Amino acid sequence: MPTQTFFHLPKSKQDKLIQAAKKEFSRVPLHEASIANIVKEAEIPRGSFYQYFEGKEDLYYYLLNEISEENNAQFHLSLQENDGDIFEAFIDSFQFVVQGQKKQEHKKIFKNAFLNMNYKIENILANNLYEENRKNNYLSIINLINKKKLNIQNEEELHQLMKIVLSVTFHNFVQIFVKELTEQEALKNYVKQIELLKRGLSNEYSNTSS
Amino acid sequence: MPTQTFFHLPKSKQDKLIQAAKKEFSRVPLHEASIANIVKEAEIPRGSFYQYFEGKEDLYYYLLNEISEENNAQFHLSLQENDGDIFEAFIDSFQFVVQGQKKQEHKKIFKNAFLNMNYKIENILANNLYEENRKNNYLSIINLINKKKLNIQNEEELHQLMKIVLSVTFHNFVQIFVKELTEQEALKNYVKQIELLKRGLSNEYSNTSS
DNA sequence: ATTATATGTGACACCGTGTCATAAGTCAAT
DNA sequence: ATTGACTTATGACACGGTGTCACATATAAT
Repeated sequence: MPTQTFFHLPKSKQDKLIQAAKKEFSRVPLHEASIANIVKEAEIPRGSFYQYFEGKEDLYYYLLNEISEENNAQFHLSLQENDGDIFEAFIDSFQFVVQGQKKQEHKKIFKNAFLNMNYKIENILANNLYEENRKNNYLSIINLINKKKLNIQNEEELHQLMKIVLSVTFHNFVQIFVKELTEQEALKNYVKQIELLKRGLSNEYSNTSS
Repeated sequence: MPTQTFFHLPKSKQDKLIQAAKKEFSRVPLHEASIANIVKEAEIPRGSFYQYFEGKEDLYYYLLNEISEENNAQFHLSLQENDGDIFEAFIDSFQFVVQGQKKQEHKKIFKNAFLNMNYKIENILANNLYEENRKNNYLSIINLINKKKLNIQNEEELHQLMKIVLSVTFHNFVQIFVKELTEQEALKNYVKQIELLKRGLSNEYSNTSS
């Protein structure tokens, strides 16, 4: 997290720094980004940077968390609109992100994030990283889910189910950039995989699939 | 890939370099690893290093590919032993890796790899990275799979199914190190998720699950 | 012996990092 | 208005890692 000092800064100075950071993290992934570039662009002295952030990771994760909040809000919304159907909510959100990023300034930041996705980045994009939010967010989602539509017997299975869908979802995001898929291809693959997830991968369970 | 020059080296010199690399990549993940440390440990001049590898990434991915081949072979074996039951094969292999790493010298390398997993690392661990192998490997696996047990209608669905199971598998590996799970916990979670995958996440499909 | 080709070597210029000593504000109390 | 306590600003600097390049040394081929 940024220090208090950063938040005490006049908004204009904060913004200039954030803009500079966005520019740098659009250019290259975290491990190639340089503080030198950011402070040059933001026209602040190097020493000041370290008054606000512990290092570039601190800034990066803060920034990523900020710009992913919109997507998280969208997920909540989708879940409500779809009467707690989690699969529809995931698909809607997937589409929202894929299409949204098209015009957005954040497209390249996401590209670099997905191509260098690790568990930290995944956590930030999935929950909101920062502690208090995390649990509340998760619980409020769990509460919105219509469990009747799901083939599960208890909370623990719901938890595992969420993990599964999240794994698959992130993997599909990554593939967009790795394979340079079009929106349509990406969505088609994702919908297909969700479909398979829903109906089950094995036919030991007497599914009625054609 | 290493240069020809590297492969022309006497085995002992190759080994010394590889050992030094293993030591460094056990200590820290790729982006923190330093060539300086490796060449010091291996007692080769810095200039020579660049005769053999383009940079530390080159060495790292080569190394990772080498040490993951054992696991890949194991997967093949499991698939055969389990009569093409891909789920059992995945579970066996998961167990093999989880238990195997316990005593192994490679444990920390894998830890650093999984905690910083990105699509490149995933590709190396999943297929064998290097081009010719990749397709052959994939095809030979596809051929070993008993499709009759699967709830799929064509090759394309099989492809998507593989992606799903791989996503989930890697995510479970990562969780071992993120959450510092015991072997038992890790395996239990994984088996549970595979179970859910097999029987399907939705109950729209008239599954007979209790 | 001569030429060509492959390999070895380490000093060097470059760049980014994080820190630290010092300066400069802010503000409340006397 | 001065003092003291605290917060914030600043940029020079030492450190460490990178990749390259000019030169040295093998090895092989004619």
